[in-house]
Amino acid sequence: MDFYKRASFICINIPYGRVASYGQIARLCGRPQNARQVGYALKMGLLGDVPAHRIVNSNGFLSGAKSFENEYTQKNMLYSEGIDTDNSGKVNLKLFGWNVTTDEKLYFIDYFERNGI
DNA sequence: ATACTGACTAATC
DNA sequence: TGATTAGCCAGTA
Repeated sequence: MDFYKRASFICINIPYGRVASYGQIARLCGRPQNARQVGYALKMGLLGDVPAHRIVNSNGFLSGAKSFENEYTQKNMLYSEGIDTDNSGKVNLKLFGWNVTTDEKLYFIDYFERNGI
């Protein structure tokens, strides 16, 4: 399986106004242990053109790494699509977390199978 | 081959 | 609750 191609496809499908966690993406790729690799791939730009600002950690905290222009870039991008962050710079996952339906999961798996990735 | 490193996480205290 | 910790694994040197 090509983990990064899978991750890329998942990221592209994160809906506008929603956030996903690294672990969540790894799980959807069929590799629940690879959360760190999702972060690595984003940092290195291995996923191509994906909405990286919609990816946060399992607590809802934004990336602390300086892959964005400045420390407010990601926060501003999220705010511009209606995603608020609290005073500690954390996203409320209950409100803005991406809730993936069973059908979507099946669709992703099928997509991977059909495209051999 | 060995030893870190890190956009991580779940468990534990 | 919040903080620490052990486990994780592809990359890199």
